[in-house]
Amino acid sequence: MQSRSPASRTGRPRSAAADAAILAATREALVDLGWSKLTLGDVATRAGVAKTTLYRRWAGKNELVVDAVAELFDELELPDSGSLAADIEGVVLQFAAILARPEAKSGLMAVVAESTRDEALRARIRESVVDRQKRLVVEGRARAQARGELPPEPDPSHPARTVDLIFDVIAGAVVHRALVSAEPVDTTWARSFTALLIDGMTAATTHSRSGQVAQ
Amino acid sequence: MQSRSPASRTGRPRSAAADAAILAATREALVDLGWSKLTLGDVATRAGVAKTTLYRRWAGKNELVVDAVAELFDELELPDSGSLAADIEGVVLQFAAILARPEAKSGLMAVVAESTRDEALRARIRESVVDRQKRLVVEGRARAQARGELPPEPDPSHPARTVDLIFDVIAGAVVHRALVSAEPVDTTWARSFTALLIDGMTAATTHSRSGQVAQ
Amino acid sequence: MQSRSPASRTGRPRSAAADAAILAATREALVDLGWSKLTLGDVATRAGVAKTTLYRRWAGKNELVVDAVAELFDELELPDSGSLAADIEGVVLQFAAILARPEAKSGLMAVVAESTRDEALRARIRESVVDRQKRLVVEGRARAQARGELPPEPDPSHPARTVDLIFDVIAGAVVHRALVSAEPVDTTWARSFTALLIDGMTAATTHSRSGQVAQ
Amino acid sequence: MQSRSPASRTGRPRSAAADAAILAATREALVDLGWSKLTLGDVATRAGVAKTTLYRRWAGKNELVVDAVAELFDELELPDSGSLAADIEGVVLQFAAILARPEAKSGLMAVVAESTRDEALRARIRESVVDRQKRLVVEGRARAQARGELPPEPDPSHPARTVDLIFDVIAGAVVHRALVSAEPVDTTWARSFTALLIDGMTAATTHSRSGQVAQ
DNA sequence: CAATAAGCGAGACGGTACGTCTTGTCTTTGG
DNA sequence: CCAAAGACAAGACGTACCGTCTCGCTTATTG
Repeated sequence: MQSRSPASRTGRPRSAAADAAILAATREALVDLGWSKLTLGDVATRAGVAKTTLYRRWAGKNELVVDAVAELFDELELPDSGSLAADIEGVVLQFAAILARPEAKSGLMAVVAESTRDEALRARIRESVVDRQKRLVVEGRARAQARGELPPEPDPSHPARTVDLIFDVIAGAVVHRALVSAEPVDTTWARSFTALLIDGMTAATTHSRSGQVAQ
Repeated sequence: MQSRSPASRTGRPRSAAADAAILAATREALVDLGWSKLTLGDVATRAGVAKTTLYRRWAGKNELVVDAVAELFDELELPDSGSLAADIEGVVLQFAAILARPEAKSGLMAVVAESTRDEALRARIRESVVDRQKRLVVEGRARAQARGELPPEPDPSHPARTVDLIFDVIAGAVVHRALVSAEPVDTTWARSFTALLIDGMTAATTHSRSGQVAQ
Repeated sequence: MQSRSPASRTGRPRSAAADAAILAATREALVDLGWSKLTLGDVATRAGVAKTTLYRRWAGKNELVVDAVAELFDELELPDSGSLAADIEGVVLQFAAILARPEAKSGLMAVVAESTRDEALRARIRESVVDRQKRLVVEGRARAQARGELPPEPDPSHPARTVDLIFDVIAGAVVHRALVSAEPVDTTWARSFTALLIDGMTAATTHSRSGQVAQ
Repeated sequence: MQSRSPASRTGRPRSAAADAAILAATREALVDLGWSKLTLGDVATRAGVAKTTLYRRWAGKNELVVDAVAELFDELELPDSGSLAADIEGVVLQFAAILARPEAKSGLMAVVAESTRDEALRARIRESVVDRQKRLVVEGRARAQARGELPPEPDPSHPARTVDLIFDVIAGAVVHRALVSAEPVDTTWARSFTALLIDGMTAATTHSRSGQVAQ
């Protein structure tokens, strides 16, 4: 999570309890104050920890918030629901459930904004948040292929089936609906979105750039 | 833009030049410093204006940045390219072009993050940014209907064709690709995404929740 | 006292009341806490002033304490008591009265200690404290010469009568008695000391380096 | 030096070398940083010792500095120079030589300042510094009496001859000259001062409080 | 054309948070 | 039991911004 001393045998070891307390306090502060009013001093106080302890382990507010929010994504799981549509719906709703929590709302977009100017931060986010989401899409795709719902080999003439693209569409749409449009991501919406996506993924033809689309 | 005193007849009028200078200085500071290190004092200095002048016109950093970034979206235009696919591609690429600019990257996501805790800010963003984007989607849909590419009436059995859904998918996917995945939104990607979306929009059937999808 | 902006016509002028409140708060804190536990944050709080206001006017703790203690020396006055002996006694007792106050005890020696490594601080102390003491010695000498108690011209063969030497002896002895020996500088001690000093100043002869002392 | 466990038979004995290293490191730090910037952590590092070791042996910065500076006074010695004047001069110059060293300058006045609020510290200073200086004055007086330069019995009608008074005058004048006036205590000054003092000590008469002194 | 009213620059103000440093204690490994 | 290493809670440091305020001055409109 934070930088691990490779081999420091001597000296008092870092308190493991402090880590958990700090991350929990960070989420609590995110709920109460939001990202911009969250202060490390306040987090330290809430965690019953000295500010120095906090700075010893995290480089700053951004890194701390990423780790605190990342723990929310530990619970992401892809239950085998028997069909691609149900799997996608499940992923959408699970992701939405996390985004609905105020600590995620406040924190996640803010660190993404910060990451536009900090490559290391982006890597940290990718590693501890994005890739965990993406794993679900990859798994879901594999299951659909096993079931025969999707062709086993990625069709080079059909780039619409790329995992990267599908993932950006799913994650982007859910985030935009939840945070920008500020409308609920409920079962109804999830079903509509899933229908749109599956139709897009499974359509038979690739389109020429300016051709007529549907007849 | 900012709140206008409804009837202030007497006294010295506010300098119009100051407004422009401040917004330009804000974008410059966003490029140089990013949202989190941008300070109103620095913006005032860059604009050659007193801090008081700035606070007289904007309530705070968030409102200022929204207005500064909003001006970037003035240039959004939907050229009539003759097909739905080309229109969508155009929208995607125009939106991506704005997002590629550092002042938009830094500022936009940050104010969206802030807006999760500030309803007035969200309204301001919607009004001056989101609705301007959405207008393109609405227009594009109208043109497609006029051309016969899409059915004229929104099909209640086909919610996938809702403007709101389509807009969240387009805007969300572009933002996610650009800022989270940090991959370029170029013509290739835009074409793949457009194909996926059009297939989803024009598919003949609505899917039952757990049915087999494609055969 | 602190650095005076030579000519700043514009901007809000500095509060004169703040200066007085800060210096009074500093003396209060010196009494309560002593020099080493005095913090500028605490002084600011006591004065009902922001820390920034304090740092805007003084470079640090040392400069602030010098100014705060210096005000105690404003009351130094040499009443014309009619004889050299009485004048010296008066100076000794006045100086001792100031040194007896805990804010002087705590602060004065500490800044002198600091001044051993800070030439600017030493100059500030000399200007606002030492020279005000010295003035009394100079005046007392002038009066004694006017009365005929001391020869009018400084005797080059009698360097013992130098003002600098006399001043170091008076000030040094009083400080040492009060702070190092920690014994009271009362009338009895002042009288003994005065006798010793006047005898030294008015003795007829200068001594050769290794000769018998008095004959 | 520091408190010695009266009978600690068991366990690893304390390193005697550590004590010397710590005191030397303290003096080195005093030279480099002065009293106010000297930190115990830095001293420990310079001495190649753990902070714990330091705190185990000294109660704090003040006590440590007193011990470190006190060692400088070990070298004080009164060579029998054959006359009272030469003895006094010798004492003055020896004391001045120590005060000229930056580790003494920085440290001594600071701990004296601290001692105004700490009775135990004052006792420690008296014991390890002041009394060692005073011993020289006592010895010098005894020799002068043996030589017949001073009357054998303390004259109750002549309190100017009290050892305490003489000591405060000598030590105070030297310190004031060296640290407050910041002028060199060289042979010239020492000779003038000695002349003044001896004249004061050996004058025949006690003065009535308001009598005419010299004509 | 003078009076009035608001805008404007400059910069001080009371606050708050920053990220670092020091203090004195505690907890580990190892001699 | 002592020593080194270093983590720990506490809290001060001096700086930077915040958003407000008080100045003296400028620029319009209105009487």
